[in-house]
Amino acid sequence: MEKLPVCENECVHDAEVSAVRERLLDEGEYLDLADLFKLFGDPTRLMILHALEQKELCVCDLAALLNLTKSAVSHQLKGLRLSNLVKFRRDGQNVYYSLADGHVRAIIDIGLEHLHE
Amino acid sequence: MEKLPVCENECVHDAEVSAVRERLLDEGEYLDLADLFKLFGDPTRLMILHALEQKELCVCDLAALLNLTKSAVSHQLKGLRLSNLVKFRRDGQNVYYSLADGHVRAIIDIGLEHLHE
DNA sequence: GCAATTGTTGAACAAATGCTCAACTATTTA
DNA sequence: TAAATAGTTGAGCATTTGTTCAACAATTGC
Repeated sequence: MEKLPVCENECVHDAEVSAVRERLLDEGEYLDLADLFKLFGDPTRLMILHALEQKELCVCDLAALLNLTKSAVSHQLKGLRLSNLVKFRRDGQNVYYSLADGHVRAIIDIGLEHLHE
Repeated sequence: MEKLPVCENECVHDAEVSAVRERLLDEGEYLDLADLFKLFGDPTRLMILHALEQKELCVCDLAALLNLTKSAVSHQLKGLRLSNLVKFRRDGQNVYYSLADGHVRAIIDIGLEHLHE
């Protein structure tokens, strides 16, 4: 978001637009935030997250639960890991995943509340 | 998600997987929820929502604020409208948009909290 | 009515996304 | 060491997504 020197529009409420602009975050923040919410924007990842809300599971378990290949699950888990939504531990051949903190549950709960109201 | 008659995996923890499966939502719920969160997964829409957190604004204002065409803004607002995230009122030539409820703010706040922790 | 302005919509196209497949790493067991 | 199983990774590809462009609808003022 660069400051707007010129604008195609005539109708703009300049004072209010300026006031709002000052309270917006840096553009990078919106990019980061969007990357975070993108992870919630796919049914497969939502199912993974919702499953992990209930129990720590290994990749195999998730693949069986959701009828996906291990590869597909692993790809999705990678994104979730990189955004610190899930954590994992290795135990022998298995890698067990679980939620990293309470934010996942909180976000999903608000989403469901919005859908059902 | 159909039940899994067969599974490629050997390692599956059957009892735990079954227990988790019973607590999963219907597949349609995850689709709806994903569609909702997709709206938060784009920086432009996040900026629109974050701006509307602060003040009711018309399409022109948003276009000027975010340096976008009115068309682009209107397209995005349509999605937000269809998911009941924003509401609008017409006043003369202008159409003013505002947040439909507190869910937007709640979700964005948790997202920011996650990023900053 | 007509011009001007705001806002919406559909088509088109480039960019991003999610899965599959194959190859690879890591750990366990014989 | 070799085989078997769990998991990861990168390339490829079909689908989805966000913007632009052009045309259209709606309201106001002359």
